[in-house]
Amino acid sequence: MSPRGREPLTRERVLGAALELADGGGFESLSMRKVAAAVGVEAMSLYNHVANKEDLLDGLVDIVFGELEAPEPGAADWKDALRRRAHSMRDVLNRHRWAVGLMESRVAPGPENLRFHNATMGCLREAGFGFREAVHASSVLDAYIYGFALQERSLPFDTPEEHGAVIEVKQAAIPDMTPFPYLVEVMTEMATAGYDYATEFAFGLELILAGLEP
Amino acid sequence: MSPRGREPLTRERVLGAALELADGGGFESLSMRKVAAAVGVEAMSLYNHVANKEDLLDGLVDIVFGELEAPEPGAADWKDALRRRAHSMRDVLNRHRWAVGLMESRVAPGPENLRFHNATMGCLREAGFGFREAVHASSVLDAYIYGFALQERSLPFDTPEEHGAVIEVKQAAIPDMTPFPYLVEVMTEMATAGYDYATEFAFGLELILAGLEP
DNA sequence: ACCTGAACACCGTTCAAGT
DNA sequence: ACCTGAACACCGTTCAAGT
Repeated sequence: MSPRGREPLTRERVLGAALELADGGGFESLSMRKVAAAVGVEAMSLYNHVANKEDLLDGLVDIVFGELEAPEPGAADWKDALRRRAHSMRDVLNRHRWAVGLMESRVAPGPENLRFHNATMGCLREAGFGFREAVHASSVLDAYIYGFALQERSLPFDTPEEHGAVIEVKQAAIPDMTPFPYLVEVMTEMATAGYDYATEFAFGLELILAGLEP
Repeated sequence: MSPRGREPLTRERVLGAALELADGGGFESLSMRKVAAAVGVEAMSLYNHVANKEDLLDGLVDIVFGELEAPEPGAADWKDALRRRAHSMRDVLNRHRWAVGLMESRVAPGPENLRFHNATMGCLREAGFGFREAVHASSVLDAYIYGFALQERSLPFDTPEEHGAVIEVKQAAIPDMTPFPYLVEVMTEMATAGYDYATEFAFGLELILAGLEP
């Protein structure tokens, strides 16, 4: 029995604690020692359930893939299915900002990763896209979605008002903006009207979806 | 005089050594101690020329922004200017793969960063885009470019042949692919025909450019 | 003014030792 | 079978001390 009669440590409990740490304190606060402390154990005990930190990250990333809404097989409206998929990805990547740079770079894709990408390719192929066309379509969609999430990630607040305040601080830190008139325009406009990420995301997504056809 | 009659240490020399380290050994090999060793000094000496590691990264990122080809003021063909800008960004981000996750998230934008974004907004505004339209356009373009670079970054090789070989290894590592028929199609096709990132990038870029109009 | 040694509070990971 | 203490080779950064 574990110390203090705790339930036994499992890979799932380790991943769960790690996910909570990453979502809460950010990726840099995700250390083996802190994960261990969160499950009430010494750091070295984690290696009984996880090969190393890379393996832990693989597990975390696949949990995130599991939260994504994959297109249903045989969806009636493929464009709507891809639209819902894209919005789901933005939502999930905003919940797990630390994951943005990791999702695409896993060398060992997990089962949820495979499921998700298989469903995406299936949606496109069934909609009548040729093989190369389907690759093109999913490539441009995912590049846009991940890239948008990357830009959105850096902003540590949610409402347009908060955003405006930060822009003002940023602007004040720059000595002389006169050589950059178009940036002045952007910053003053952002500071007053704010910046709506949801609208912005939808604009680019619809532009891309409009350009895709089997 | 510095030890062994070396030229004096400057911020530029520190940034130059750091850039070389990051480009060579990858971002994780970029430590204050290794940068210091590269310029023949102890780690603590760097703090005379750089506030901290964050400041060093700010400096590196702005060097990368300086390598980007910004649209010329008064460009005759705005679409071609943005096309050249996009390809330049892909080239530079491939030379400095470590920079992909950092470019968009700098809290303190450097002068080259300002120059580049001002030129981009200027190109769009002069082409007749309204303010919000210009923001939409640069947002979708940059999200796509950064996202594409993010996906391209993970592949540590350049030719389609090498890529095919890695796909085969990846495929062999997965136990049972029968639940994922569309992925099997992707992987066999990739393993035989390879994957041309330049063509793929151009497809998405042209799709987006075609959808943009003032 | 710039460089350094020693120190602090951290990392991931290994390994022999415990139960 | 699982957990641990001690250890190793690293981090970024501070600070008092050197020149």
